[in-house]
Amino acid sequence: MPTSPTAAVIAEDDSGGRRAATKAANRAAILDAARCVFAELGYGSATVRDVIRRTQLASGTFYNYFPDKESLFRAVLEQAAERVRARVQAARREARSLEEFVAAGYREYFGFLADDPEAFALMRRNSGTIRAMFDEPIFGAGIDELAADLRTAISAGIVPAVDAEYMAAAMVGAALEVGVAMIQREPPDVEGATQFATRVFLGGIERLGSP
Amino acid sequence: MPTSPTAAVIAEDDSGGRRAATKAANRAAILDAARCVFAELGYGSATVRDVIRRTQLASGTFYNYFPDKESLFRAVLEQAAERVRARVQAARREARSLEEFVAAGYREYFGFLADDPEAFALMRRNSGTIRAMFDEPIFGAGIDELAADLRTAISAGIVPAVDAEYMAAAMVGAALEVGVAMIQREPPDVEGATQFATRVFLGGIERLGSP
DNA sequence: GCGTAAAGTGACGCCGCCGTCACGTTCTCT
DNA sequence: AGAGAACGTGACGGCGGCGTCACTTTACGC
Repeated sequence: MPTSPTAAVIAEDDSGGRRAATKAANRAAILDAARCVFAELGYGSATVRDVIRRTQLASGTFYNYFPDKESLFRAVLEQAAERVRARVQAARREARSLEEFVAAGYREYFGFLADDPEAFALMRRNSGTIRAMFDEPIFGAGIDELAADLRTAISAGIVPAVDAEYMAAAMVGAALEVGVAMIQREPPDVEGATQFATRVFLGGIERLGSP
Repeated sequence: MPTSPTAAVIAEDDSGGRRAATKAANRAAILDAARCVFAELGYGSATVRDVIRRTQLASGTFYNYFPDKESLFRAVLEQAAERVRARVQAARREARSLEEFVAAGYREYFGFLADDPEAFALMRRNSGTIRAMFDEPIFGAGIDELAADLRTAISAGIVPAVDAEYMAAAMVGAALEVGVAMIQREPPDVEGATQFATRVFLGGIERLGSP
Protein backbone atom coordinates (compact mmCIF):
# COMPACT_ATOMS: atom_id res chain seq x y z
CA MET A 1 0.00 0.00 0.00
CA PRO A 2 1.37 3.42 -0.90
CA THR A 3 1.77 5.15 2.47
CA SER A 4 5.25 6.60 2.31
CA PRO A 5 5.64 9.71 0.11
CA THR A 6 7.85 7.88 -2.34
CA ALA A 7 5.38 5.08 -2.85
CA ALA A 8 2.57 7.58 -3.26
CA VAL A 9 4.46 9.37 -5.97
CA ILE A 10 5.05 6.08 -7.75
CA ALA A 11 1.42 5.01 -7.47
CA GLU A 12 0.09 8.24 -8.94
CA ASP A 13 0.74 8.59 -12.61
CA ASP A 14 0.68 12.39 -12.68
CA SER A 15 2.96 14.60 -10.66
CA GLY A 16 1.57 16.56 -7.72
CA GLY A 17 0.01 15.11 -4.62
CA ARG A 18 -3.29 13.59 -3.81
CA ARG A 19 -5.05 16.88 -4.39
CA ALA A 20 -4.14 16.93 -8.05
CA ALA A 21 -4.99 13.27 -8.45
CA THR A 22 -8.62 13.57 -7.39
CA LYS A 23 -8.86 16.72 -9.42
CA ALA A 24 -7.84 14.85 -12.52
CA ALA A 25 -10.10 11.95 -11.62
CA ASN A 26 -13.10 14.21 -11.12
CA ARG A 27 -12.50 15.98 -14.36
CA ALA A 28 -12.24 12.68 -16.14
CA ALA A 29 -15.42 11.43 -14.49
CA ILE A 30 -17.31 14.52 -15.61
CA LEU A 31 -15.99 14.19 -19.14
CA ASP A 32 -16.92 10.51 -19.29
CA ALA A 33 -20.42 11.14 -18.04
CA ALA A 34 -20.79 14.05 -20.43
CA ARG A 35 -19.77 11.96 -23.43
CA CYS A 36 -22.51 9.52 -22.52
CA VAL A 37 -25.17 12.13 -21.93
CA PHE A 38 -24.43 14.20 -25.00
CA ALA A 39 -24.38 11.08 -27.13
CA GLU A 40 -27.73 9.91 -25.81
CA LEU A 41 -29.75 13.07 -25.39
CA GLY A 42 -27.97 15.41 -27.74
CA TYR A 43 -26.43 18.69 -26.69
CA GLY A 44 -29.61 20.73 -26.69
CA SER A 45 -31.64 18.44 -24.49
CA ALA A 46 -28.83 17.57 -22.10
CA THR A 47 -28.49 19.51 -18.88
CA VAL A 48 -25.62 20.01 -16.50
CA ARG A 49 -27.70 18.13 -13.96
CA ASP A 50 -27.99 15.13 -16.25
CA VAL A 51 -24.22 14.96 -16.35
CA ILE A 52 -23.40 15.36 -12.66
CA ARG A 53 -26.17 12.93 -11.76
CA ARG A 54 -24.11 10.25 -13.51
CA THR A 55 -21.14 10.97 -11.29
CA GLN A 56 -20.69 10.82 -7.53
CA LEU A 57 -20.30 14.57 -7.32
CA ALA A 58 -22.57 17.31 -6.07
CA SER A 59 -24.05 19.88 -8.40
CA GLY A 60 -21.92 22.70 -7.07
CA THR A 61 -18.73 20.78 -7.77
CA PHE A 62 -19.34 20.88 -11.49
CA TYR A 63 -18.73 24.60 -11.54
CA ASN A 64 -15.28 24.11 -10.05
CA TYR A 65 -14.35 22.37 -13.30
CA PHE A 66 -16.34 24.01 -16.07
CA PRO A 67 -18.14 27.34 -16.20
CA ASP A 68 -21.14 26.00 -18.13
CA LYS A 69 -22.53 23.36 -20.46
CA GLU A 70 -20.95 24.78 -23.59
CA SER A 71 -17.44 24.68 -22.16
CA LEU A 72 -17.98 21.11 -21.15
CA PHE A 73 -19.17 20.22 -24.63
CA ARG A 74 -16.15 21.83 -26.22
CA ALA A 75 -13.83 19.93 -23.89
CA VAL A 76 -15.55 16.64 -24.65
CA LEU A 77 -15.31 17.19 -28.39
CA GLU A 78 -11.75 18.39 -28.29
CA GLN A 79 -10.74 15.20 -26.53
CA ALA A 80 -12.52 12.98 -29.04
CA ALA A 81 -11.45 14.91 -32.12
CA GLU A 82 -7.86 14.93 -31.07
CA ARG A 83 -7.68 11.20 -30.87
CA VAL A 84 -9.15 10.55 -34.29
CA ARG A 85 -7.22 13.27 -36.04
CA ALA A 86 -3.92 12.19 -34.61
CA ARG A 87 -4.61 8.66 -35.80
CA VAL A 88 -5.63 9.62 -39.30
CA GLN A 89 -2.85 12.12 -39.86
CA ALA A 90 -0.15 9.81 -38.59
CA ALA A 91 -1.27 7.10 -40.96
CA ARG A 92 -1.50 9.44 -43.93
CA ARG A 93 1.98 10.77 -43.39
CA GLU A 94 3.48 7.44 -44.30
CA ALA A 95 1.52 7.06 -47.51
CA ARG A 96 3.68 6.82 -50.63
CA SER A 97 0.96 6.84 -53.26
CA LEU A 98 -2.55 8.12 -53.80
CA GLU A 99 -4.03 4.74 -53.04
CA GLU A 100 -2.07 4.44 -49.84
CA PHE A 101 -3.10 7.91 -48.82
CA VAL A 102 -6.80 7.30 -49.30
CA ALA A 103 -6.75 3.80 -47.84
CA ALA A 104 -4.72 4.80 -44.79
CA GLY A 105 -7.10 7.65 -43.95
CA TYR A 106 -10.15 5.46 -44.22
CA ARG A 107 -8.57 2.56 -42.39
CA GLU A 108 -7.69 4.64 -39.38
CA TYR A 109 -10.99 6.45 -39.38
CA PHE A 110 -13.06 3.27 -39.54
CA GLY A 111 -10.75 1.68 -37.00
CA PHE A 112 -11.42 4.53 -34.66
CA LEU A 113 -15.16 4.07 -35.02
CA ALA A 114 -14.87 0.39 -34.23
CA ASP A 115 -12.57 0.98 -31.24
CA ASP A 116 -14.52 3.84 -29.74
CA PRO A 117 -18.17 3.61 -30.77
CA GLU A 118 -19.22 5.97 -28.01
CA ALA A 119 -17.12 8.80 -29.39
CA PHE A 120 -18.61 8.09 -32.79
CA ALA A 121 -22.14 8.21 -31.38
CA LEU A 122 -21.30 11.52 -29.76
CA MET A 123 -20.12 13.04 -33.02
CA ARG A 124 -22.91 11.66 -35.13
CA ARG A 125 -25.63 12.64 -32.68
CA ASN A 126 -24.36 16.19 -32.43
CA SER A 127 -22.97 16.82 -35.88
CA GLY A 128 -25.53 19.54 -36.58
CA THR A 129 -24.85 21.28 -33.30
CA ILE A 130 -21.12 21.04 -33.83
CA ARG A 131 -21.39 22.66 -37.20
CA ALA A 132 -23.60 25.42 -35.84
CA MET A 133 -21.51 26.04 -32.75
CA PHE A 134 -18.00 26.41 -34.03
CA ASP A 135 -18.67 27.41 -37.59
CA GLU A 136 -16.45 25.02 -39.48
CA PRO A 137 -14.43 23.09 -36.92
CA ILE A 138 -13.91 19.46 -35.96
CA PHE A 139 -15.50 17.94 -39.03
CA GLY A 140 -14.97 21.12 -40.99
CA ALA A 141 -11.33 20.95 -40.06
CA GLY A 142 -11.25 17.39 -41.28
CA ILE A 143 -12.69 18.44 -44.61
CA ASP A 144 -10.47 21.47 -44.94
CA GLU A 145 -7.36 19.49 -44.13
CA LEU A 146 -8.23 16.83 -46.63
CA ALA A 147 -8.97 19.48 -49.26
CA ALA A 148 -5.58 21.08 -48.65
CA ASP A 149 -3.85 17.73 -48.94
CA LEU A 150 -5.69 17.04 -52.18
CA ARG A 151 -4.66 20.38 -53.61
CA THR A 152 -0.99 19.77 -52.92
CA ALA A 153 -1.32 16.31 -54.42
CA ILE A 154 -2.89 17.85 -57.52
CA SER A 155 -0.07 20.37 -57.81
CA ALA A 156 2.44 17.55 -57.53
CA GLY A 157 0.69 15.68 -60.32
CA ILE A 158 -0.19 12.71 -58.14
CA VAL A 159 -3.88 13.42 -58.41
CA PRO A 160 -5.65 14.61 -61.56
CA ALA A 161 -7.30 18.02 -61.43
CA VAL A 162 -10.53 17.59 -59.51
CA ASP A 163 -12.58 20.02 -57.47
CA ALA A 164 -10.76 19.54 -54.16
CA GLU A 165 -13.48 21.10 -52.07
CA TYR A 166 -16.23 18.89 -53.44
CA MET A 167 -13.96 15.87 -53.35
CA ALA A 168 -13.06 16.36 -49.71
CA ALA A 169 -16.71 16.93 -48.81
CA ALA A 170 -17.78 13.78 -50.64
CA MET A 171 -15.07 11.67 -49.03
CA VAL A 172 -15.87 12.82 -45.52
CA GLY A 173 -19.63 12.65 -45.96
CA ALA A 174 -19.41 9.15 -47.37
CA ALA A 175 -17.16 8.11 -44.50
CA LEU A 176 -19.75 9.20 -41.97
CA GLU A 177 -22.56 7.19 -43.49
CA VAL A 178 -20.52 4.16 -44.45
CA GLY A 179 -19.24 4.22 -40.88
CA VAL A 180 -22.79 3.97 -39.61
CA ALA A 181 -23.49 1.03 -41.87
CA MET A 182 -20.23 -0.63 -40.86
CA ILE A 183 -20.90 -0.33 -37.13
CA GLN A 184 -24.20 -2.12 -37.60
CA ARG A 185 -22.53 -5.16 -39.16
CA GLU A 186 -21.50 -7.83 -36.74
CA PRO A 187 -18.60 -7.83 -36.35
CA PRO A 188 -17.75 -4.39 -37.80
CA ASP A 189 -15.51 -5.11 -40.78
CA VAL A 190 -13.07 -2.26 -40.81
CA GLU A 191 -11.13 -3.70 -43.69
CA GLY A 192 -14.21 -4.20 -45.84
CA ALA A 193 -15.38 -0.64 -45.36
CA THR A 194 -11.89 0.63 -46.03
CA GLN A 195 -11.58 -1.33 -49.27
CA PHE A 196 -14.99 -0.18 -50.37
CA ALA A 197 -14.46 3.51 -49.73
CA THR A 198 -10.98 3.47 -51.19
CA ARG A 199 -12.08 1.84 -54.42
CA VAL A 200 -15.07 4.11 -54.86
CA PHE A 201 -13.06 7.27 -54.57
CA LEU A 202 -10.05 6.07 -56.53
CA GLY A 203 -12.46 5.18 -59.31
CA GLY A 204 -14.17 8.52 -58.93
CA ILE A 205 -10.93 10.48 -59.05
CA GLU A 206 -9.83 8.58 -62.14
CA ARG A 207 -13.11 9.26 -63.88
CA LEU A 208 -13.09 12.94 -62.98
CA GLY A 209 -9.56 13.31 -64.24
CA SER A 210 -10.50 12.35 -67.83
CA PRO A 211 -13.82 14.02 -68.63
CA MET B 1 -64.38 41.82 -51.00
CA PRO B 2 -65.80 38.38 -50.32
CA THR B 3 -68.99 39.05 -48.36
CA SER B 4 -71.57 36.88 -50.06
CA PRO B 5 -71.23 33.15 -49.43
CA THR B 6 -70.49 32.45 -53.07
CA ALA B 7 -67.68 34.98 -53.20
CA ALA B 8 -66.25 33.64 -49.99
CA VAL B 9 -66.16 30.14 -51.37
CA ILE B 10 -64.42 31.39 -54.49
CA ALA B 11 -61.89 33.41 -52.52
CA GLU B 12 -60.86 30.54 -50.31
CA ASP B 13 -58.76 27.95 -51.97
CA ASP B 14 -59.76 25.09 -49.71
CA SER B 15 -63.28 23.88 -49.20
CA GLY B 16 -65.08 24.59 -45.95
CA GLY B 17 -65.89 27.98 -44.57
CA ARG B 18 -63.90 30.67 -42.93
CA ARG B 19 -63.35 28.50 -39.91
CA ALA B 20 -61.38 25.94 -41.86
CA ALA B 21 -59.42 28.65 -43.61
CA THR B 22 -57.97 30.21 -40.48
CA LYS B 23 -57.36 26.76 -39.15
CA ALA B 24 -55.22 25.92 -42.12
CA ALA B 25 -53.51 29.28 -41.94
CA ASN B 26 -52.69 28.87 -38.28
CA ARG B 27 -51.35 25.41 -38.81
CA ALA B 28 -49.20 26.67 -41.64
CA ALA B 29 -47.95 29.58 -39.55
CA ILE B 30 -46.95 27.26 -36.75
CA LEU B 31 -45.18 24.91 -39.15
CA ASP B 32 -43.33 27.80 -40.78
CA ALA B 33 -42.20 29.20 -37.46
CA ALA B 34 -41.21 25.75 -36.30
CA ARG B 35 -39.07 25.12 -39.37
CA CYS B 36 -37.19 28.31 -38.58
CA VAL B 37 -36.78 27.63 -34.90
CA PHE B 38 -35.72 24.01 -35.27
CA ALA B 39 -33.24 24.97 -37.97
CA GLU B 40 -31.70 27.70 -35.83
CA LEU B 41 -31.73 26.28 -32.32
CA GLY B 42 -31.94 22.58 -33.01
CA TYR B 43 -34.69 20.35 -31.73
CA GLY B 44 -33.32 19.88 -28.24
CA SER B 45 -32.87 23.53 -27.40
CA ALA B 46 -36.05 24.74 -29.06
CA THR B 47 -39.17 25.18 -26.95
CA VAL B 48 -42.82 25.35 -27.83
CA ARG B 49 -42.71 28.94 -26.60
CA ASP B 50 -39.95 29.80 -29.05
CA VAL B 51 -42.21 28.65 -31.86
CA ILE B 52 -45.45 30.36 -30.87
CA ARG B 53 -43.59 33.57 -30.08
CA ARG B 54 -42.79 33.78 -33.78
CA THR B 55 -46.47 33.67 -34.65
CA GLN B 56 -49.34 35.93 -33.72
CA LEU B 57 -50.95 33.20 -31.62
CA ALA B 58 -51.28 32.68 -27.91
CA SER B 59 -49.50 29.89 -26.14
CA GLY B 60 -52.67 27.94 -25.45
CA THR B 61 -53.57 27.90 -29.13
CA PHE B 62 -50.59 25.76 -29.96
CA TYR B 63 -52.13 22.84 -28.16
CA ASN B 64 -55.19 23.00 -30.38
CA TYR B 65 -52.94 22.01 -33.27
CA PHE B 66 -50.24 19.75 -31.83
CA PRO B 67 -50.09 17.82 -28.59
CA ASP B 68 -46.41 18.55 -27.97
CA LYS B 69 -43.04 19.50 -29.41
CA GLU B 70 -42.28 16.07 -30.79
CA SER B 71 -45.47 15.90 -32.83
CA LEU B 72 -44.71 19.29 -34.25
CA PHE B 73 -41.22 18.19 -35.17
CA ARG B 74 -42.50 15.10 -36.92
CA ALA B 75 -45.01 17.14 -38.88
CA VAL B 76 -42.36 19.63 -39.95
CA LEU B 77 -40.04 16.87 -41.11
CA GLU B 78 -42.75 14.94 -42.86
CA GLN B 79 -43.62 18.01 -44.87
CA ALA B 80 -40.02 18.66 -45.89
CA ALA B 81 -39.16 15.04 -46.56
CA GLU B 82 -42.18 14.52 -48.70
CA ARG B 83 -41.27 17.30 -51.04
CA VAL B 84 -37.73 16.16 -51.63
CA ARG B 85 -38.56 12.49 -51.96
CA ALA B 86 -41.34 13.11 -54.43
CA ARG B 87 -38.96 15.17 -56.51
CA VAL B 88 -36.15 12.66 -56.49
CA GLN B 89 -38.32 9.64 -57.12
CA ALA B 90 -40.21 11.23 -59.99
CA ALA B 91 -36.97 12.10 -61.72
CA ARG B 92 -35.48 8.66 -61.19
CA ARG B 93 -38.50 6.94 -62.63
CA GLU B 94 -37.75 8.33 -66.06
CA ALA B 95 -34.14 7.26 -66.06
CA ARG B 96 -33.23 4.84 -68.88
CA SER B 97 -29.64 4.08 -67.87
CA LEU B 98 -27.45 3.95 -64.81
CA GLU B 99 -25.97 7.33 -65.57
CA GLU B 100 -29.38 8.89 -65.98
CA PHE B 101 -30.54 7.30 -62.76
CA VAL B 102 -27.66 8.63 -60.70
CA ALA B 103 -27.60 12.04 -62.33
CA ALA B 104 -31.36 12.54 -62.04
CA GLY B 105 -31.33 11.74 -58.34
CA TYR B 106 -28.52 14.11 -57.61
CA ARG B 107 -29.89 16.86 -59.82
CA GLU B 108 -33.24 16.91 -58.09
CA TYR B 109 -31.71 16.62 -54.67
CA PHE B 110 -29.27 19.48 -55.21
CA GLY B 111 -32.02 21.47 -56.88
CA PHE B 112 -34.16 21.04 -53.82
CA LEU B 113 -31.37 22.33 -51.59
CA ALA B 114 -30.94 25.39 -53.76
CA ASP B 115 -34.69 26.04 -53.92
CA ASP B 116 -35.40 25.53 -50.26
CA PRO B 117 -32.28 26.21 -48.22
CA GLU B 118 -34.28 26.52 -45.03
CA ALA B 119 -35.54 22.96 -45.28
CA PHE B 120 -31.98 21.87 -45.90
CA ALA B 121 -30.77 23.76 -42.83
CA LEU B 122 -33.49 22.07 -40.82
CA MET B 123 -32.42 18.61 -41.91
CA ARG B 124 -28.73 19.20 -41.54
CA ARG B 125 -29.03 20.86 -38.13
CA ASN B 126 -31.15 18.03 -36.79
CA SER B 127 -29.78 15.03 -38.62
CA GLY B 128 -28.53 13.43 -35.41
CA THR B 129 -31.83 13.95 -33.65
CA ILE B 130 -33.74 12.61 -36.61
CA ARG B 131 -31.70 9.46 -36.66
CA ALA B 132 -32.14 8.99 -32.91
CA MET B 133 -35.84 9.76 -32.92
CA PHE B 134 -37.28 7.58 -35.64
CA ASP B 135 -34.67 4.92 -35.81
CA GLU B 136 -33.94 4.79 -39.52
CA PRO B 137 -36.43 7.09 -41.19
CA ILE B 138 -36.33 10.14 -43.41
CA PHE B 139 -32.67 9.88 -44.33
CA GLY B 140 -32.66 6.23 -43.48
CA ALA B 141 -35.57 5.76 -45.82
CA GLY B 142 -33.63 7.59 -48.50
CA ILE B 143 -30.71 5.25 -48.03
CA ASP B 144 -32.86 2.14 -47.88
CA GLU B 145 -34.79 3.09 -50.98
CA LEU B 146 -31.63 3.76 -52.89
CA ALA B 147 -30.15 0.49 -51.70
CA ALA B 148 -33.24 -1.38 -52.89
CA ASP B 149 -33.07 0.33 -56.27
CA LEU B 150 -29.42 -0.56 -56.56
CA ARG B 151 -30.12 -4.19 -55.78
CA THR B 152 -32.75 -4.49 -58.48
CA ALA B 153 -30.38 -2.78 -60.92
CA ILE B 154 -27.69 -5.28 -59.99
CA SER B 155 -30.08 -8.19 -60.55
CA ALA B 156 -30.97 -6.75 -63.92
CA GLY B 157 -27.32 -6.52 -64.85
CA ILE B 158 -27.35 -2.76 -65.25
CA VAL B 159 -25.04 -2.28 -62.30
CA PRO B 160 -22.09 -4.51 -61.48
CA ALA B 161 -22.19 -6.40 -58.20
CA VAL B 162 -21.34 -3.90 -55.47
CA ASP B 163 -22.24 -3.79 -51.81
CA ALA B 164 -25.58 -2.00 -52.19
CA GLU B 165 -25.81 -0.99 -48.57
CA TYR B 166 -22.40 0.64 -48.46
CA MET B 167 -22.95 2.17 -51.86
CA ALA B 168 -26.23 3.76 -50.87
CA ALA B 169 -24.73 5.05 -47.65
CA ALA B 170 -21.78 6.56 -49.47
CA MET B 171 -23.96 8.22 -52.09
CA VAL B 172 -26.29 9.77 -49.54
CA GLY B 173 -23.53 10.82 -47.17
CA ALA B 174 -21.58 12.43 -49.96
CA ALA B 175 -24.70 14.23 -51.15
CA LEU B 176 -25.19 15.81 -47.74
CA GLU B 177 -21.68 17.21 -47.52
CA VAL B 178 -21.36 18.18 -51.16
CA GLY B 179 -24.70 19.93 -50.72
CA VAL B 180 -23.26 22.00 -47.92
CA ALA B 181 -20.31 22.97 -50.05
CA MET B 182 -22.57 23.77 -53.00
CA ILE B 183 -24.85 26.04 -50.97
CA GLN B 184 -21.86 28.07 -49.90
CA ARG B 185 -20.86 28.83 -53.51
CA GLU B 186 -22.38 31.93 -54.99
CA PRO B 187 -24.52 31.26 -56.90
CA PRO B 188 -25.10 27.60 -55.93
CA ASP B 189 -24.19 25.59 -59.02
CA VAL B 190 -26.63 22.73 -59.03
CA GLU B 191 -25.37 21.40 -62.31
CA GLY B 192 -21.74 21.43 -61.22
CA ALA B 193 -22.47 19.52 -58.06
CA THR B 194 -24.62 17.08 -60.01
CA GLN B 195 -21.90 16.41 -62.57
CA PHE B 196 -19.33 16.00 -59.86
CA ALA B 197 -21.29 13.54 -57.75
CA THR B 198 -22.45 11.57 -60.77
CA ARG B 199 -18.96 11.12 -62.16
CA VAL B 200 -17.46 10.16 -58.82
CA PHE B 201 -19.94 7.40 -58.22
CA LEU B 202 -20.10 6.13 -61.75
CA GLY B 203 -16.34 5.85 -61.60
CA GLY B 204 -16.58 4.19 -58.22
CA ILE B 205 -19.16 1.68 -59.36
CA GLU B 206 -17.09 0.83 -62.41
CA ARG B 207 -13.99 0.28 -60.32
CA LEU B 208 -15.80 -1.83 -57.77
CA GLY B 209 -17.29 -3.97 -60.50
CA SER B 210 -13.86 -5.17 -61.72
CA PRO B 211 -11.70 -5.88 -58.69
C1' DG C 1 -0.21 17.36 14.95
C1' DC C 2 -2.10 21.85 13.49
C1' DG C 3 -3.56 25.96 10.97
C1' DT C 4 -4.77 27.21 6.49
C1' DA C 5 -6.36 27.05 2.06
C1' DA C 6 -8.38 24.42 -1.46
C1' DA C 7 -12.12 21.67 -2.76
C1' DG C 8 -16.80 19.30 -2.05
C1' DT C 9 -21.69 19.86 -0.70
C1' DG C 10 -26.58 20.65 -1.31
C1' DA C 11 -30.11 23.92 -0.21
C1' DC C 12 -31.70 28.23 -1.98
C1' DG C 13 -33.70 31.96 -5.02
C1' DC C 14 -34.57 33.00 -9.54
C1' DC C 15 -36.26 32.08 -13.95
C1' DG C 16 -38.55 30.07 -17.86
C1' DC C 17 -41.15 26.25 -19.73
C1' DC C 18 -45.07 23.09 -19.70
C1' DG C 19 -49.88 21.97 -20.21
C1' DT C 20 -54.42 23.40 -18.53
C1' DC C 21 -58.52 25.89 -17.92
C1' DA C 22 -62.13 29.31 -17.34
C1' DC C 23 -63.40 32.95 -20.02
C1' DG C 24 -64.17 35.83 -24.13
C1' DT C 25 -64.64 36.03 -29.14
C1' DT C 26 -66.02 34.50 -33.74
C1' DC C 27 -68.00 31.71 -37.02
C1' DT C 28 -71.80 28.40 -38.44
C1' DC C 29 -76.23 26.61 -39.03
C1' DT C 30 -80.97 26.95 -39.01
C1' DA D 1 -81.02 36.93 -36.11
C1' DG D 2 -79.97 34.12 -32.41
C1' DA D 3 -78.31 29.85 -30.15
C1' DG D 4 -74.61 27.09 -29.87
C1' DA D 5 -70.32 25.23 -30.79
C1' DA D 6 -65.64 25.84 -32.16
C1' DC D 7 -61.74 28.29 -31.40
C1' DG D 8 -58.40 31.92 -29.38
C1' DT D 9 -56.49 33.78 -25.10
C1' DG D 10 -53.28 34.45 -21.36
C1' DA D 11 -52.93 33.74 -16.52
C1' DC D 12 -51.84 30.07 -13.39
C1' DG D 13 -49.70 26.13 -10.60
C1' DG D 14 -46.24 22.85 -10.91
C1' DC D 15 -41.80 21.53 -12.17
C1' DG D 16 -37.01 21.44 -13.06
C1' DG D 17 -32.69 23.67 -14.39
C1' DC D 18 -29.27 27.31 -13.38
C1' DG D 19 -25.56 29.33 -10.78
C1' DT D 20 -24.40 30.78 -6.01
C1' DC D 21 -23.01 30.60 -1.35
C1' DA D 22 -22.34 29.58 3.45
C1' DC D 23 -20.76 25.66 5.49
C1' DT D 24 -18.22 21.33 5.99
C1' DT D 25 -14.59 18.19 4.75
C1' DT D 26 -10.00 17.12 3.17
C1' DA D 27 -5.25 17.51 1.88
C1' DC D 28 -0.98 20.25 2.12
C1' DG D 29 3.04 22.54 4.37
C1' DC D 30 5.32 23.47 8.52
